[in-house]
Amino acid sequence: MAQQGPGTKQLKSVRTTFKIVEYLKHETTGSVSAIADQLELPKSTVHSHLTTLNQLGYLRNDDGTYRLGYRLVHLGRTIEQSDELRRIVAPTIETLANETDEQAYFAIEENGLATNIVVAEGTCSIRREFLPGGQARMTNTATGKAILAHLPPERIDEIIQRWGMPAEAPGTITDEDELYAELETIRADGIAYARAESIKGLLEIAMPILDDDGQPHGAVEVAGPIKRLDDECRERLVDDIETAVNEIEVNLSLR
Amino acid sequence: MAQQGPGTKQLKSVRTTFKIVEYLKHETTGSVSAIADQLELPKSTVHSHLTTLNQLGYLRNDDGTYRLGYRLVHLGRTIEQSDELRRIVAPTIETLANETDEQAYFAIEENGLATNIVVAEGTCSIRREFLPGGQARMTNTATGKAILAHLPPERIDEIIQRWGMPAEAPGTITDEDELYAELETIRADGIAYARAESIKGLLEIAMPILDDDGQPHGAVEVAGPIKRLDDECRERLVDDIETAVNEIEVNLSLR
DNA sequence: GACGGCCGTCCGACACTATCGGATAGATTT
DNA sequence: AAATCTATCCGATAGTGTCGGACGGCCGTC
Repeated sequence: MAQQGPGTKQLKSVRTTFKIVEYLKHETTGSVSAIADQLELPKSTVHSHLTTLNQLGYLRNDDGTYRLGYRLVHLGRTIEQSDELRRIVAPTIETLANETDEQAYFAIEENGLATNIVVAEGTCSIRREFLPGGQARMTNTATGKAILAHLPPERIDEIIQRWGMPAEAPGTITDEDELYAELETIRADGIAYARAESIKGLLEIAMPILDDDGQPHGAVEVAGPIKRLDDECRERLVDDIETAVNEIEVNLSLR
Repeated sequence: MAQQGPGTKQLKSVRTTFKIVEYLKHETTGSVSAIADQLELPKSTVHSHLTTLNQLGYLRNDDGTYRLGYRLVHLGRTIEQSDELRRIVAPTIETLANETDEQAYFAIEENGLATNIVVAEGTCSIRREFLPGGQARMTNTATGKAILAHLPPERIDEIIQRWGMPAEAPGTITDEDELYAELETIRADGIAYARAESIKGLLEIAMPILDDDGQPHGAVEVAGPIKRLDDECRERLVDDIETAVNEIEVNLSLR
């Protein structure tokens, strides 16, 4: 069952290749020297990795300046398109965003992180900071906590141990016992809130999607500025979320 | 300048890792044994690559069955979003698709391949087979030929040598001299056609976007069934494309 | 209920190969 | 014109990826 046994150190060269890829992801562009400097790797090592990635077609090399190419875009889009759950859920999330005029998300647990597989937003929310595939800790997001609450206890513990609970915003829960108490509440209420726990000023409201055995498929979320989501309109939001959850449950059982 | 000197064989382990990734891209899902069989690699080798990729968070492992995860989706989306050219061009291509009610594309040359960086379609075209990042040969697509025609001669030759000109559809040009003649025509007319050259029954019409030095940034294309794009409406299509090209040229010089 | 096949995982030895420092050539700047 | 930056290439070493085999769990069959 548990397979992260003794051999944790594996394939160092693959690891450094992806360190370079992640560097280019964040910096958009980079030269051999710049990457070698930042990653504290020998220039020649970086060079051989870059030329290999270039030969494989994943990079563009404009005169010494490398950037990630569209081959990786196609890879990501293909993954996205072949995900059946996403296809089923997406329309509902989009109407939810339009109904509420706020950002709406559908997230799943992947590698112990809350991972947005659908992101949508209404007309009045301007920012589109979050991309599909964006990941955050399970412990400080509403979707994460909604899913976490319905996972087997040993899994919950494993995830917490792996990713920790550092403070990221004013409201972040950093105490383990406090989190467990909140998860209990979430199980009882069937709804999860996150008040400025990952991002200052952001209120998130989420409900899980469970299968027949009570295992979570994912969670539906609506998020917006705390100021805008005041108490009286919050009831309406919860209602809209419940409608979306219901719709998704039906569509999942129809497949 | 040319840097694919003697050391062409590099970083074999990185290469096999991406062979596995590409396998999962096309097959969606796979087990250790299945991948090892198909790729003719030892099981233990595949296993170590998969566990490494899993540790890095790029994979999902559902009880022995691996699939690519949303971390790669996020990578692709980030690349897409950080591409300034795409951001500038996208709105124009979308209105072009709506105006013409056909599929519209913007493609660039990347690693010697015509690479779609924007894909859009009108209301009446149903299929959305093509994803952003999709790549095709420069020699049998309208965008590819439109770009190719304005590249330096030595580059043209290099690309042809690298990717060849195999027959892929009834109309594919497989003769090198014939291609060079057509590129001459394209340079003279400023417009490129592809009649069932990559896909049977598909007509593509494309025009290049050139910078002040005459170097191609990319190309705008409209494509649809040959039957529907008959001669009388073709003039209207060309007109719409010219409008789009003009708009893009203005937006590029404004940046 | 026991057996046989198949699977994923793990181990260990060897050959290979990724790594790393240094050297070279070109470009750009002072 | 010299100096400093760059990317690229080379060669030797040690580390490491590869590969065959073995273990144990799972499932279907006999």
